[in-house]
Amino acid sequence: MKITSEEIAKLAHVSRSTVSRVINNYSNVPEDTRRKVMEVIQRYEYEPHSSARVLAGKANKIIVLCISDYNDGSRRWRGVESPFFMGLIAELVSAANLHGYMISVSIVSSSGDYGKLENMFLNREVTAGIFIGFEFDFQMDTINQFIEKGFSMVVIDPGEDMKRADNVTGIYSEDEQAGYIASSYLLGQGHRRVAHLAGDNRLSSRHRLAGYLRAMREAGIQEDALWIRHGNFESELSYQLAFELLSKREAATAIFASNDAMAVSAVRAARDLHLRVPEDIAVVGCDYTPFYETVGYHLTTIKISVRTLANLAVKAALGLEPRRSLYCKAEFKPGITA
Amino acid sequence: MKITSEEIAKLAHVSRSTVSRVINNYSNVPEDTRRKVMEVIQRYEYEPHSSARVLAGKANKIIVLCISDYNDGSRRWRGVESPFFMGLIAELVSAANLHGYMISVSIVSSSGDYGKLENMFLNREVTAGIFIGFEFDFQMDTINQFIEKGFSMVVIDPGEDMKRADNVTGIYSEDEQAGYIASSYLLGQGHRRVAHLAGDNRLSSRHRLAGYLRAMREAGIQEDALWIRHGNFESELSYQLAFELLSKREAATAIFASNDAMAVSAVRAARDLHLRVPEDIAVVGCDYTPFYETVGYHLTTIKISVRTLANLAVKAALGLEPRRSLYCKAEFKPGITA
DNA sequence: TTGTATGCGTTATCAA
DNA sequence: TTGATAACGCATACAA
Repeated sequence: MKITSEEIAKLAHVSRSTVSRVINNYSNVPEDTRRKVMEVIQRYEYEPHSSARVLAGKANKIIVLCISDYNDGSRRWRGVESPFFMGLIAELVSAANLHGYMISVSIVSSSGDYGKLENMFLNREVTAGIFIGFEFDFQMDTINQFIEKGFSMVVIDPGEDMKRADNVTGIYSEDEQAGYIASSYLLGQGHRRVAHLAGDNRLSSRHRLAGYLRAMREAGIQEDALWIRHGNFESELSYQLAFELLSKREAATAIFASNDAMAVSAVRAARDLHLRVPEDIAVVGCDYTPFYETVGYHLTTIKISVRTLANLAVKAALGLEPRRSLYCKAEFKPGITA
Repeated sequence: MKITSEEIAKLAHVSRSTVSRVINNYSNVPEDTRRKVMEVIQRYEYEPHSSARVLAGKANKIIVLCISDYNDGSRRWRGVESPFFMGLIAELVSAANLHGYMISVSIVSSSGDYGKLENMFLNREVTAGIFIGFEFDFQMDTINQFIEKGFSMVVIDPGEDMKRADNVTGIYSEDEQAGYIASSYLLGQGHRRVAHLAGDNRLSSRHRLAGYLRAMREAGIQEDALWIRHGNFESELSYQLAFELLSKREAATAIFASNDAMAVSAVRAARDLHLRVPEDIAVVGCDYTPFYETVGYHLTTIKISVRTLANLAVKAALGLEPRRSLYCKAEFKPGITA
């Protein structure tokens, strides 16, 4: 069926052990022998049987991507359906490929899923795990238990109470910075009445708001002159909030929205009110979701590079990145809406 | 570390073989023994070591999703970046989960990747493969070679020259039907001047066009009264085509666009020309991309259920679906644009 | 520097 | 119906 190390050994006139040593780059094999063996390996396109390797104690070259998916009646978050996830997974797969690893995807909702996951780690079926969508307390509990067991983990956007340990890396976005950059830009353009469409209660949202507040404070804008509307990261509500905001007599002249979906909705509301963008009302989004370019214009936004994030995540998962807290950079991305 | 079948055997006062028989649901074990063993298994949450199983001859419960990614200078298709893929993978992961399988993602671009893939099949690391984005001749060659080797495969939207065999299932969309439904609907609404914004040269696009032509023919519309514009599946060009189409003096009163991105662009062009949708111009899309609902209205479109497609793909991959050619249903989905 | 022997946890074959 | 035993393909401790 497939050539084994045994046969390679025979063909190269050495023992299986030597073949193994060559494959695993051991130092105690002379250059001559190594070359001789490598030649046979390449000629026969030999690749070790991964299950056999794992069984014999090596780790499998697979990173498992765990996506939380809960539904407790009131709250429901299908990670697999979020556009953010969909972009991320593509980048993770590419990043892992670069290091010769594959990404396996696992949806975890029930506690039984946690058990399966634990098994995969214990069986060395996977080298590491990247967790996404785990931020609520009841989820962080399990995450923390995993951390204590010493599994190599990367948690993207974790809850605040995540345990610190050598085997876990938390990845955050520079959200406060993003909010600050966006708001500062608008202030720098001469705007005074800058509104903020805030997202939901998640950390990223709260931090973006904090950045907005800092920028406003530094610009000497009075507390009571702030325009903040709390919504969520979706379009429908954002449209309503923006519409209502812009319908006022003394309306804002600029809006910083907590993500691109909200920004696009704000632009739509503005147009429906016959306001020109950016002349009458400037809009800056956040995240940079390339998909929104299909709406027909380039949104001015703050780009948080999913590619960078994915690369950092993979490196951290493989232990190639010493930092245990990573902050994904936020950069201004020019467009035509501000 | 982890409990093994050996220890389970001891605790249940049987031999490893019997534990194995219970785990694998062999018939030759009496109900009493089975219950006794199962009890221990459940109490200790025993799960067989997957690598050991694979090494001993069983197949791993993993389906590999192979996404083509080529870049030959002139043509470039990064499957991982297409929105269609991103939606599909989410559904595939869910569908596979239902059967207790995991999805591993592999990007295949170089010929070395094919070698790795072959190894995975040979090593029983994966049970089956689902291939997406392989449609050009030079790719189908390799696909056909894989088919000949007997690997269990599902190819989504394959090229026409795919080999027929018992171990492969081709999945197609009812594209001709989709085009027919959309166009018939518009004709049924009384429209006579129905235009079609065609996609690129891909099969799906060509079949949708064919459906449009059939509907028009059946309605007795003259050949020379057809309005067809050839574009691609993206928004920029579609906007231009629609704009130019609708600027004419005797313009079309309805448009069937080959996908939702194009339809949304057409709506935008109409609005920029101060035409009311659907009063002045009706628009029907195709595919149903939920993401587009964030633009603020529900597009009238033809829904091709990615979920159904994913479920069929997984079933076929696992040999639970006898048909070797599957057609993913196209359904009318009402909206406000037609 | 190299080879031999053993173990990894299962499934499958065979004999009882 | 059951249990002993031999694969499966590799890594590694130990011996040479």
